Amino acid sequence: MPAPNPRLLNAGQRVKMADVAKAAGVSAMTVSRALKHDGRIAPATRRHILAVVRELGYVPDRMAGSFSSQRSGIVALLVPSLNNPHFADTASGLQEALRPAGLQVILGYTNYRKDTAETLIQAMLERRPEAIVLTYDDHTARARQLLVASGIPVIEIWETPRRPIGHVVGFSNRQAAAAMTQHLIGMGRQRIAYIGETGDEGTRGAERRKGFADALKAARLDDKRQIAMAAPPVSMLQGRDAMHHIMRRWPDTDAVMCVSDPAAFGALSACQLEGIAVPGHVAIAGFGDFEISRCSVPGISTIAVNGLDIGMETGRMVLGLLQGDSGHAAGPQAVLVDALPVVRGSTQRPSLE
Amino acid sequence: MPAPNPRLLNAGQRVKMADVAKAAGVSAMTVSRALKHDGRIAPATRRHILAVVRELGYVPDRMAGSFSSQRSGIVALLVPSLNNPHFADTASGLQEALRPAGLQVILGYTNYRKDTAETLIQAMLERRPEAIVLTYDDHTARARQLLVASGIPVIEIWETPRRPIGHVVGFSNRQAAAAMTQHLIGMGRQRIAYIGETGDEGTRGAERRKGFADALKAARLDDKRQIAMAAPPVSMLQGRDAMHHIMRRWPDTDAVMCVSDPAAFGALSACQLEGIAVPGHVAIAGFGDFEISRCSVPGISTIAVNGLDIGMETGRMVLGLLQGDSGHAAGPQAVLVDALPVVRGSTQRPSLE
DNA sequence: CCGGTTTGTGTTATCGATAACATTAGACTA
DNA sequence: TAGTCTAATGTTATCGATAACACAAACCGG
Repeated sequence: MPAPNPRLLNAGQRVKMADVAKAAGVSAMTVSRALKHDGRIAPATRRHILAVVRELGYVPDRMAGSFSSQRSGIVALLVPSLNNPHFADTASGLQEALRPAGLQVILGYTNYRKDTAETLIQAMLERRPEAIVLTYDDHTARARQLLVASGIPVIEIWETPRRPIGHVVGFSNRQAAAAMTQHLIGMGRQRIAYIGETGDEGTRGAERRKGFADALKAARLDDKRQIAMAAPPVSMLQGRDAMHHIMRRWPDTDAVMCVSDPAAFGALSACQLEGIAVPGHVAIAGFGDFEISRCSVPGISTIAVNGLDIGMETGRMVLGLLQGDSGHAAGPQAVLVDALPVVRGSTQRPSLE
Repeated sequence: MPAPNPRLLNAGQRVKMADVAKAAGVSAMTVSRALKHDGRIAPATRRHILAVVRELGYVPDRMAGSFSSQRSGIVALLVPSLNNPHFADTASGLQEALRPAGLQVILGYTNYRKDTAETLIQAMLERRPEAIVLTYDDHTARARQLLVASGIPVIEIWETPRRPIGHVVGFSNRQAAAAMTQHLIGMGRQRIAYIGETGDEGTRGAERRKGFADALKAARLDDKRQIAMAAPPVSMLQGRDAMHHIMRRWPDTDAVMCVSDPAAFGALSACQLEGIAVPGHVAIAGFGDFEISRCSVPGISTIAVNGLDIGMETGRMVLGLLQGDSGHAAGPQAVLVDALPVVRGSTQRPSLE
């Protein structure tokens, strides 16, 4: 004798597709077809079914649907932190681009930690996303291996890695930072310091730091004025502390390049507190074009990166990958986005007064 | 004759639990038990199975698992925007609190729009979350109805609504804004303006505006100097514009209360550009205690709200609700968190110079 | 040494939707 | 008019894990 069905206890609680089907006098499959726009179905039937759906308050169970179709309909996005308008923008852009295709973004934040990232990647993979998007950073060997073994399309963003895991949407943090440093040099600055992050191996921060050094070396200037202030993200107040530090240690510094805009704003506020003229005495440059840099007095020169754009480009790439799914794996793709200097008041040539 | 099984084509692609079971010489059920910490299983068996899991690179399919157990293991969180460190903090806190229980947060952002919220709520409910957390805002009737009908615990945060849908973790935006306005009055300010949001019916912003008006009325002061600057969130630059506006329209204004800190910083920068002394001529107050308010010169007085705390409290509440699930619905719960004025330089009594 | 408990593992049916194929009823071609 | 095609809908088996129960072996006190 078969075991009794224990789950029949729960049955009848929630409206399910079969209930809708019965109420509408059709089969479950027809209801399923009515709820998606594809599939051939008579318009009248569809209208009727949708009316019944509304009437019964039916909410489809995507857990079951995804399981059955073996398509989760989700795209995983890992960012270091949400507390950063750029990654928030990227998430919005991605979501925006994927919404029309009915794909949902699920988000994880690594807090800039490799081990957290690994755990998250596993957790994400368990949900069988259609694609997984990672903000470029160093990954553990196991994380890499999990990603590769999964067979799920991987897109790294916010950098163009030398050894990419899969596809790429990004720019060169190193080149961008070098360009900004060159701008400082071009404005006559010679003794340029850098405010960066601790433990930045394999991160975007390290690339920016290298770009800074590249530019100074090319101009035969001293690139040793570097402060690794704190683990990313460097806060405004940490940027302020770093600036105090710099002016004590290298009082003749005439420019500061910062790993990110909040740090730069902190440096600016340190100058305001100490009565150091910006840009008269010291120039300050940031990275990322946060709103604060547009709104501070003086405005802060920075590298403009359009996070929304990166998200949208990534979304387009995901859609392309899922569509062109059919057989021919066209090899890894790469999309470059702009990351160019925006010059504002904080790096003007010192006035002659 | 039964139809042939078309899906056998895919079989054998990915390692599944049955493969692990066979390789380990046990049943699938035993593998399942080994992978969760509960369930009785011999330590030796467990070790062996975990070794096989690692060896085969097995990644469990949570889509299938959730479907089978009828527990999604996810908690939905809806916030207006991620581009706000407070909501980012709340998300982090919630995630942190839920992680030990193996619950994952899925995040949606409404962009401060009711219709987007409704769509999102439906999308979330389709995934059958264990609980759904909403940042307080006005909802469409249908959204409310969906939530109630779902039978899923609902928690509203960042406010203490008059007509809550379910549980609550928050504070009174109205009282907090009133307290800050009283502080301004207490410092001798009399002609106080407000920079707020457009279309703010039923939002936190409206509550703050009302609190502002409450305090002025109680002090028999004019509460008509209000600017609805833009749809939320009001940006720094919009705050700056609003301040220019105010000083043109009501030149004798001696204090400005802002719906949020970025707007307040914008107002501060407008004053710096126009050469208006802060706090000498005008006092400026914000809401939210963003980092910018700590780091600007002068610092901006604001209402301190701990977003991380709200997230963690919410997480604790979710866990309690899911645990105490067993039968006795203890009725809606409410947790109040602090939202108190922090006084900084921007609202000091005007110096006598 | 025996009934009863505990511990560890296996069996079976199932969660709810959907892919693939089957079927039916008209429409249309030759 | 017969045969073919197409549109609309129904049938069936299944996705992969797990709940509930079944059952065997080990343990235990008297």
